[in-house]
Amino acid sequence: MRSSDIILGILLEKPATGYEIKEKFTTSLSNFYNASFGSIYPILHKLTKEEKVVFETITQSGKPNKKVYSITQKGKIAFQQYLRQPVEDKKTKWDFMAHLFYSKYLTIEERLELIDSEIATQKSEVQILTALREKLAVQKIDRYQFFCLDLGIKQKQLVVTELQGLKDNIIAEKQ
Amino acid sequence: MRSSDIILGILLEKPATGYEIKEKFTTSLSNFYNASFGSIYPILHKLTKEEKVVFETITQSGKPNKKVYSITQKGKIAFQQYLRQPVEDKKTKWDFMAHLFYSKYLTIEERLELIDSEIATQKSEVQILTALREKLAVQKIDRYQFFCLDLGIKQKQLVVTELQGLKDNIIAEKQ
DNA sequence: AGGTTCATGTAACTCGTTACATGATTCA
DNA sequence: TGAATCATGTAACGAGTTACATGAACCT
Repeated sequence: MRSSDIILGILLEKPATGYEIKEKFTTSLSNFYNASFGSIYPILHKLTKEEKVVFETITQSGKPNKKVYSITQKGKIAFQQYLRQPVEDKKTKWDFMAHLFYSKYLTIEERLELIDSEIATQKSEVQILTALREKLAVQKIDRYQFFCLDLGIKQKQLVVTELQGLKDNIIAEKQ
Repeated sequence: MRSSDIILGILLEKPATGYEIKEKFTTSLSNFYNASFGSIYPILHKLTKEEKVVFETITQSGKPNKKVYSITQKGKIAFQQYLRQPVEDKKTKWDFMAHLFYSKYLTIEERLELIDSEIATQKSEVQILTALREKLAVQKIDRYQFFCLDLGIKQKQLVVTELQGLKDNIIAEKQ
């Protein structure tokens, strides 16, 4: 899986601008993929050259012009090929966990601050995803996408619960 | 967080060879980080040049010689610095989720096969981590590392449960 | 006979991030 | 006044992967 595969998937659903694609990465897809503008725009150029997408320039007043990209037949075939490829291993870089794993080298205060801050982060992400869920539930979003969103929320809630338990234990012991 | 930070963390616990470090990445740390031999060995060379680690060559008969790396004072300071740095965002590349997210473009059979295969993968990982948990519980592994391991297991179990639910729904609807 | 474990290493490559540039509008 | 939103783009850089090389012992 490369970013280009995921971008083709996004465009298969609906034409979009680079900016809108980035938004997807930070919301509905955030649970399993992410990409920055610095990779999105060059990929869009590359996909255009490969004739997997085409774009239409929309002139806007007050805002910068935008390019709305659509997937072509060639792009659809490429995406189908991706979907049939063997599933790659999950790759995670979770800095918080690394910190927590070695948190015996921190003071209690630092450790509690670390945990609290992560609880806040996860809670806020749960809120954002839950709001998105409500919004998408109204529209008829397809079931598998809904499942992915839901699983993301549940995973984050699990982390919150577990971290809160850990925190309580640490505080209880402290006294 | 770079691989070099995590490697210093590993060596802070106990001297190890590159091969043993890789093993950690595929077991106890697999929940939050991973690295290949192609990055581990060059990093070990770089850390040696920076005097953050030193190594001792162990001559072995029957097996290739090995280099046992230990962390130095300089390395310890570098790791403490890492630990105090602000926590970076979690980054995930989860190919299975991408496949599932767009699985409406698959046939039911392909979809069920996709889900089944992921259930099997996750279950096998739960087993490996559970076995590791038992093993480490006997030794006195520290509490935060234990928490991280446990959370990893719980997260995987959640995925298994949810996927099994999804699968059952799909099968029920099919008939 | 062939796969797995132990064990280290390098080179080519791909991918993606960070940081920058540009610039108008809207909101607080 | 300054931050956020909308909107696209590039260049330098860094990190890490894949694929290869080497090679003995042990297990099935």
